[in-house]
Formats: sequence, C-alpha cells, structure tokens
Amino acid sequence: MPAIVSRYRSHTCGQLRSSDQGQRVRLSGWVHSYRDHGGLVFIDLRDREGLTQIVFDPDTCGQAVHDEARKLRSEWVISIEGAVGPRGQGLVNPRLATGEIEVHASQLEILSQSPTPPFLPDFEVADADAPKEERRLQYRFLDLRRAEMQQTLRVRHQVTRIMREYLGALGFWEIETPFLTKSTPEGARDFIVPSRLQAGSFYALPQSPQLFKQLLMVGGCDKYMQIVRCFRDEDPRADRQAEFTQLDVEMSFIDRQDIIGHMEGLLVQIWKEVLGIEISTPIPHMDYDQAMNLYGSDRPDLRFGMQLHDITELAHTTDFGVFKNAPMVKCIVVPDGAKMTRAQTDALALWSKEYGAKGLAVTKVSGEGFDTGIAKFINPIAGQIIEMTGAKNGDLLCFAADKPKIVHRVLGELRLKMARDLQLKPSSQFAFVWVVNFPAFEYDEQEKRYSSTHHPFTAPLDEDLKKLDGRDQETIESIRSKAYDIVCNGSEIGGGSIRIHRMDTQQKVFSLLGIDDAAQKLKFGFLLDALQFGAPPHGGIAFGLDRMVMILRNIGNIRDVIAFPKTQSGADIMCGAPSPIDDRQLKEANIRSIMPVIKPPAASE
RNA sequence: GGGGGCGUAGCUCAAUUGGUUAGAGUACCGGACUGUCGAUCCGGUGGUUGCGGGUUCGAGCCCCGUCGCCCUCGCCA
Repeated sequence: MPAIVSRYRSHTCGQLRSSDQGQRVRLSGWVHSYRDHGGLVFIDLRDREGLTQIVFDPDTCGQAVHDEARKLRSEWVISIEGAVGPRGQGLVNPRLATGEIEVHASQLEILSQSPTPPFLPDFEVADADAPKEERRLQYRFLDLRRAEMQQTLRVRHQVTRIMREYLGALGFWEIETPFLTKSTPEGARDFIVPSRLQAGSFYALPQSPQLFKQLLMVGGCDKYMQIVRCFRDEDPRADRQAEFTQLDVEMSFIDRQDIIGHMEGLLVQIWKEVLGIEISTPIPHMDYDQAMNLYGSDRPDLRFGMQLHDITELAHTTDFGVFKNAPMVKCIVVPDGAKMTRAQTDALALWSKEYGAKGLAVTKVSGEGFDTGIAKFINPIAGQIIEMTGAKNGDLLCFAADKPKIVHRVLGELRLKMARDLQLKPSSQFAFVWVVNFPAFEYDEQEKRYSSTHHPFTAPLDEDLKKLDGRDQETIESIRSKAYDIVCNGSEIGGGSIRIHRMDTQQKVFSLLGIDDAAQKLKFGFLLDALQFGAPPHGGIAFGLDRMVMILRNIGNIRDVIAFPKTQSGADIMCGAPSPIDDRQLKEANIRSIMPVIKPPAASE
C-alpha cells in the first residue's frame, strides 16, 4: 500500500523496488535495527508496511549526519531523506520485499527517542525466547508493532471491510443499537452499569443485540447488519473474552435457506480475498443428532475421521458389568494407538474424568482379537467390534459407557485430543459444516426447568409447533428448532435462527421455559408488544469475528487477534482496568462498595 | 469457586540433596571496524530470586499465606 504523501514521507517502508532506483525519497518510521560499522551505518527502518535498509555513508550524507546516525537506537522514530540505490552484487536481501534496494540517506531527523524498550518487536509468538504474554500485554503498544500482530490487525480489518461491502451490496443497512440497555434474565451474567439519574437502577451491557435487531425487523428495516461489541461477564478461556465482537445480521421475509445461502456467499468472499482459498459450496449440512452421534459434539471437526461407534447393543450381550448396565456404550479407534504405554492410557483415563467420565476403558487390537485393558471382558465380541469399527492391528480402542451426554462429551473430547497428539489437524485445511435441527429445549437438572438450547426467540420447526402444548419431557425434548450453526474446523464461528414472529407462539415458549405471564410482561413486554403490532417473518445470524480471525490466521489464542485484550481475571494490565473509584464517583452513581480493602491497581509504573 | 503449570538480570532461561560471591544467551553501555542485514571483535554494567511470614547454623530451593499470568472444569440462553 502506497503512503499518503506528507512532509514526513513520500513512500512507505515496504514500497520501494528496484524500479524506483534513482528517486529521491523521504521515509519515516521506527529504527528496527542498526548495524554500525564505524564508517558505514545501516538502519533497518520499519513502518506498518515493511522494512527498508537505510545507509548512512559519510561521503553521501556528510560527517555531521553520520555522527547523528551513529547515536540512533532501537525504536527511535526518525525521518530520512535520500536516494534509492541498487544493492551491489550479492548484497540483495531476499528476505525483504525491499531487499533489492537501499536508501542512501542525505538527511536525518530524529522525531522521537526511546529508552531501551523492555522487548524489541522483532519476534514471533512461537519463538522459544519470545517474551511472556504478560509482558506483551503490559507494553501492548510495543507488541502491536510486531509484524505478526500487524498482519492480524490487517486481516481483521480486511474481514470487516468485506463484511460491510458484501452485505452493503445486498441492501443491508448498518444500524447501531444501544450499549446501555436492559438486563436480560436468560443467558450469561450481565455487566451492569449504575444509573446516576435513576438511583438504585442499573443498565446492563448487551450480551448481543438480539432483541433490538428483531425490533428493527418489526420496525420495517428489512435487512440489518452491525459489527458490534458484545459483553458477557463469564470467565474467559483461550477462545473467549468478556467483550468480543460479532457480525450481527437480521433479515425479514426469508427462510432458513435464504440466510444460509447469503452467508455462505459472504464466507466464500472472505476466504477468497483473505487467503485466496475457494470454499466449495454448498457447505454441507449435518443434523445435530448426527453430529452428536458421530462426533460427540455439536461443532464437529471434520478435518479427520475417528468417528464414534455405537456398540451399546453388543456391549449389553457381554458379562462385563460396566458395559452391560450402561445406557450407552461407544468407542473410538485411535489409529496406531497400541504403542501407547500403560502409563499413557492410565493418564487418558484420569484425563477423561475432567469431562465427567467414571473411567475410560481401553484395549489394543492384536491380530484377530483384543489384548490388554478390558480385553478379557469383551473378547467374545471382539470380531464384531473390529468389523463394525474397521479397527486394524496396532490400533487402540477407547470405550465410554455412561449416559449419552457423558459418553458423547468424553469421546468427543478424546477424539480431539488424540487428533492433536497425532497431528491429524492440518491447519491449511478448512472444513465447514452447517449444523441444523437443534433441539429447541433441554432440561436443566439443577434448575429443574427447561432452558432454550439457542435462545427463547428461536422458532420451532413448523412440524414440531404443536408439541409446544405437550407436557411430558420426551415430547418437549423432541421439539427441534430453526436454528443453525456454522462450524469450521471444530469451532463454532456463527449461529442463528429463524425467530418467532407470532405473539402466541412466543408466549407459549416463555411459558414452557417457566416464565409466567407477569414475568413475561415485566421482562419481555416490549417484545410481545412488538410481535402484536405486525411482525414480519424474520431471522438472522451472528458471526464471532474474533474466532473467525483466529481461524484465518491459524492463531490459538483470542487475545492475539484483539488489539487491547484482557487477561483471565478481566484485567487490562496496560492501563490498569478495572480500578477502584473514589467516594465521590461512587456516591454519584448511588452505589456503595462492600469491599473493605481496595487493593491498588496492577498498572505498570 | 475447583484442578494443573509458571513467577530468578531489561528479555528468555539455568542453578545437583537446602551449602562458597545466584550463572548463560540476548539486550544495554564503552571501544574498534566502509557492505552489514541474527554484523563481527575486545571490554564492562546489570539481581528486593513476585510479595509477606516461618523452619534452619544456612533458603532461589522446604512450610504457611498472599499477588499476578497461562491452561482447564464449573460458567458461557
């Protein structure tokens, strides 16, 4: 990208080529590195676009400028003027885009000096000697200077630009929705904001603009999009941050397939422009049931096999108590896993307990039968299992026997872990799948009530609508919804649904969720009102921008795709947020802290 | 809230069973050097071992507490 020409520069540090030889240019940027030969001084000058080698030769720039150049240090900001020249024979640097040329400086202006920085922005996160993340977060402005971070921010910008262009061309309007809004009773924990003007009342930051975008449809806006921050006050994870960004989309007078088709087009465009990769369409669909049965997950990673095999019936024919009495028995085949040691398989069993398993049964395929582990209990069905699973000599079989929920969870996670360990996940491959026909409701054992699998505004499939009047658990759990998730490489990068646009249906769903008439009126009165006054059929989707960029850049840590992320305790260790506020601010907000001691902020300096 | 890992020079790490003056690479400072691009060569500075207690003749190492970071379970409609 060319420079915006100003008094500071005629070109960027990534721009000049051998065709520019002879030109007088002015470049500005940071001193990336310096090599002082006494007579000659070489500076690699860096800006967003790249590196250019600057040469200070006393014969060209004069003794005074040369003396100044010898004082330059890492990360000083300078501006130079000079002539573009060829590099001599054998002096071309093929690792630099500008490596065929160098600029022979005639002038030097020091714009900013810097003390020795805590680290130099010349590493990659994967380097063995890369600074700790904590340090990078503390000096984020230095970390952002690294080529790797700049490339990620560039991709992130590219993605949002494509989203706006693509959807804009289809007639979507970008409309903002409030950040100071009403606490939502369902879902994640809200971030809350005290009201100064209404003492004792609080706003909540939106977990998503869900209701507002539906109201925009009722408001006749027809096609809405927004790239918007969402807030959920839950513990972060490697792929989760308390504040994150969604591409939020909603359309009127459409059905599921309309949304899926248009959003596929958007994904195709993004992958094409950012990576030069053609996603093959149509992206396959998979029923939720099938995903759970074959992959133990509602976001299956389809880059590799290792599917779950249901051997419940066979298992019930054995005398092995663990199998005989379990509601479900399934297994996966770990290719070439028989070489794992007893200690390793024992470690797997221990690991599986994290996911609720009582244990993990294993055995190794040896010739026509099984060897070690639970072999002696199940050798009578060995032939059938081998036939059913296609297991080969030298493979490891891992079994889970429990309630379906736990069996799927444990084997689903084990499948991913084995693929990681065996490096079966090619990072250059992208396996997309739409997961559809989710159950609308699930019974929450702890709360003793139903909750929405997606959210309470998701429409049930038409053929399941009448089941909303059902009372028994089996009927209610068999209701499927018009929800859909887009999954890529085992990561849910988007999800949406066709919404309920009829007040009576919405009321039935609320009632089923245990929200009585009074509570409905109090919490969702405005939505029911809106549905009453002429709501068009509508539906939409939201994409997780952070996760999409993670996949596009093959980055495993969400903090590395966010310019200013927070730590696992929700802190910004650069600026020291969150921090205590003084009594006057508390009083103005009409709140009082119950914390006796206020610890000092963790800010640097 | 639970489980696990980590915290030593500016940065990345090492330090035997608890034992002399806590080392290395890199960065930094000074010097030499006109074709380097991980420059090279010579010399040098640099430590509250996260913090607070305890045990011991003696603690980077052991014990208790505490703070911070990472992974993970719970949580995330």
